[in-house]
This record gives sequence, C-alpha cells and structure tokens, in this order.
Amino acid sequence: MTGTGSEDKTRTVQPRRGRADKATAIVQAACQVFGRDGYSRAGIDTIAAEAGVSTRTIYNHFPGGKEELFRSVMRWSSERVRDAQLAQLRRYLDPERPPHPANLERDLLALARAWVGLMTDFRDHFALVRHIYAEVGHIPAEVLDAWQETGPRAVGGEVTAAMAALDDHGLIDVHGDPAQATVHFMALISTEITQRSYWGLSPLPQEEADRLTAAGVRAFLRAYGSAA
Amino acid sequence: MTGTGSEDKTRTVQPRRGRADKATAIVQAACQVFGRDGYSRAGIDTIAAEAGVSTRTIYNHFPGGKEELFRSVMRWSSERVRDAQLAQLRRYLDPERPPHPANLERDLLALARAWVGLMTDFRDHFALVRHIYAEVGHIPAEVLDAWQETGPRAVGGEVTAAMAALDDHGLIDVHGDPAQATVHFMALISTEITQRSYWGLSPLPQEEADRLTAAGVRAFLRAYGSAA
DNA sequence: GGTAAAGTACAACGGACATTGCAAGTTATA
DNA sequence: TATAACTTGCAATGTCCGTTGTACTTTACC
Repeated sequence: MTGTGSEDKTRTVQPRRGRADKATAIVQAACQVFGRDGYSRAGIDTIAAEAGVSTRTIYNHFPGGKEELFRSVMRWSSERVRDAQLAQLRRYLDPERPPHPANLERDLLALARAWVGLMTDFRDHFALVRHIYAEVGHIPAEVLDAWQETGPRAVGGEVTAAMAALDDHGLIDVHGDPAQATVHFMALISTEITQRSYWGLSPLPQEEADRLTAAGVRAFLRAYGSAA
Repeated sequence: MTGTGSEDKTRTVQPRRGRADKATAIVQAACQVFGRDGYSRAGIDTIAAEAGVSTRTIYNHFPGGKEELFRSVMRWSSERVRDAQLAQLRRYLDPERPPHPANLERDLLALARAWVGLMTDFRDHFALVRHIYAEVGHIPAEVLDAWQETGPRAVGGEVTAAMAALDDHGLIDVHGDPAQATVHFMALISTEITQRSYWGLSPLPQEEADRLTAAGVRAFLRAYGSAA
C-alpha cells in the first residue's frame, strides 16, 4: 500500500530511471515546500517548479497524489536526519568507548553543538516536523506511528543507550531512568535556541547559540552528573 | 475550571438566535477550529456552524475576513491563557512571599502540575500555538511580535521574576541567569509530557503525567537547587 | 537509427471555499 | 408599537488547486 509500487518491475528491464533521478528531486523539493508551507498550503505546481519537473511527472511517480508524496517525504526526510543524528552520536558519544571523566563535559558539549547544528543543516526537515506536530490529528495513526518508530524513537533509543553506558561507567547518574535523562538532555540543549530563533526563522548568531547550548549542558551535568 | 469567559453580560437565559454575544462565540469556536485544523484547512462555514452563527455574521463582526478573525483569536486566546498562567504562578510562587525552604520542592511541584494542567484545560490554545509555530513564515512579523510580547514573553518575564526572587532568598541558584533557569524549568517539566501525549492528541493518564512532572522538578532542583 | 519508457505541455474538469449582496426575519430599546 | 440594529438563509461569484487525459517530445539503450 505504502510502497511506490514501481520497484519490482524495474529490476530486470531498467537499470536506472530516466534522465536524472526525478523521484529524488521531487521528494527533495517537496520536503522544502511542505516544510515551508505545510500540507494544505503547499501546491503541487509549486513543488513541480521547485523540482524542475512537470506536474504530470509527479503523478507518474506518485500515483497516490499529494498524500502519497507527503508520506514519502516524511519517510525520506526522517531517515536522512536519523542517520545524520546517529552519526554524530557515535562520533561524540560512542557507547562502546565511553569518554574519560575529564572529557565528559567536552564530549557532551560537542555532541550538543553538533545536534543543534543539524537543526540548521536540515532546516526543511524540522520545519516539516513542526507541521506534523501541528497536524497530528489529520495524519493517519499508522503513518504517524511508523514515522515515530523509524525516526525519533530510533534515535531516542540510541541516545538512551549511550546515556545508560555513561551511567554504567559511573560518569553520570541517570537516577534509574536513562530514557528520562535523554529527554531532559535534549530539552535542555535545544529548547531555548528553538524558541529564540523563532523556530529557525531567524537563526541565532553562532556564539549566542553556543552559549545557550553550553548552558544547557552544564545544567544537565548539574542534574545528572555523578555525585563523584 | 475552564470558564467560557462570557459571563459579564449575564442577563437571563438568552434565546438561541438574535442578539447574544455572538462575537465571543465566534472567536471561541474559531479557536477550536483553527487549533484543530490550522489556518488553511479551517473553513469559515465550519467555524460558523460550531459557533451557532451564520457565515454572514462572521463577516459582519470581522470585516477583514479570515485573517482578521485569526488575529483576533490569537490575541484573545493568548491573553486568556496568559492570565490563567499568571494566576497559577502567583498562587504557588508569589515573588512577594517566597516559600519556606522546606516547602520549595512541594511548591515548585504544585506549580508544575498546575502548569501542565493548563495544557489540557486550554488544549485548543496550545494546538493553535503549534500551528503558529509551524507557520511562522506565513504570519506577518508585527502580528507575531505583538503576540509574543503580550503572551509568552509576558509570562516568561513573570516566571523569571519569581525565579530571581527565589535566588535572592537563597532558595535556588540561578547561576546568574534567571531567564535561563526559567526556560530550563519549563522545558524539564513539560517536554516529555508533550511528546508522549502526541502533543495533546492522546493525553497521558494523570498518574503518569504526575510522575513525569515530578521527575522534571527534581531534575530542575538538582541543577538549580542552592548548594546549601 | 529504432523503440519504448520517461518526461512535458496543455487543456479541462470538478470541487472546495472565501467572500459579497440582498431581502426578509428577529431583537433591543425608546 | 415603531424603529434601528442585528442576524440569517441563500444564491452567486470568482478563484485556487488537485487531478486526469492526451498528444507530443526527449532520453536511454539495443
């Protein structure tokens, strides 16, 4: 149902799609437009223009029309961002190689900055997510669940694992609930930046963002640092 | 205690038609519909039906049409919620009467619970706010600023004052930035509940919400409790 | 170069919806 | 009761936009 329905028959006949990979261009442009305008306001014509593609081609690739396109964008974008987030997580807080105690704050801060950086790197995605939040009531529960599962929940689970590892090594004290510590960490490092930047509309100067991130990390460490 | 806020003209029971306080009914219904469906999806006919009013009457009261109505709803709703929030703040954390140290956690927890409770009492408002967040790019900057100023910023300022007062009395240590402590407090007590309840779509059981709120307050006190 | 898939241009349909004008009905007030 | 103010139902207008059919062109690959 949710699949594009065109990946089975192309295996034998077609090595790759037509000219350039139009499908990718469409999804990418749709991510921008949906993120900027939201589902209702976004126009197929606008997406087509932004993708450098004719309107008809969109319907050829996505027979389900606007809805199917939106669902594809949700999946594509959230997987992309999830991978980027997991990459940063493993880079700065690999559960396999916990940091030296003296480097804990430094590493957490690096992770937090990278995390916040992704918010501007994937501005379109997070704009889209805000629209999803606003329209939870208009998105089928199954679609919503699938998205949460492969996106936010997967990432949250990995971060939680990292927190648990830090706890295991006595670097922090999660007070019995690493998942909760994770949510608190995310909230502390990103809430104020999100608010102050008008949800990405007018980004903060780098140094100001850094200052707020650092304050969040310090607050987290005061709340969850091991008693030592 | 979600009052309708229209009992100033309490005569006798008004007849179903004619000269009731239509304007209020319209704005109230519009708040529901805009909150549920968002600006684009919301239909004037739907609002009219929900308000028990003819479509034409809406245009009589709001000659600017949908846009003016939306702006009126923003103002009305945010002022209403602001007043409710300030009332709770003064009730549990009056800057004039700082709590006894032994009662600090109890009072903060009471405030936090009341605060979270407002999110369900004014579900429509917060749904509307999510739509505003998602559509920052489509709302005139002046309207957005006026809203922030009389709503969130005003409340934030008062909470910040309360935090500063707690700091002055040595009950907490804001580390030189009461505004930051305020944002962190709000983030800690509400982030997880918001996420887990799908942004109000499927509310959490009371005891679960209480548990998360309490965890947030405890984390806040670990981060900002005075060293004494 | 030939063929088929992929893409494009264009026109048209149909529905949803904001908005307005108007005539008639209802209410409040003097 | 008279009158002005308010409300309503309804029809109509215009616009925007998702979607589809069709004929034509481009591209990829043999």
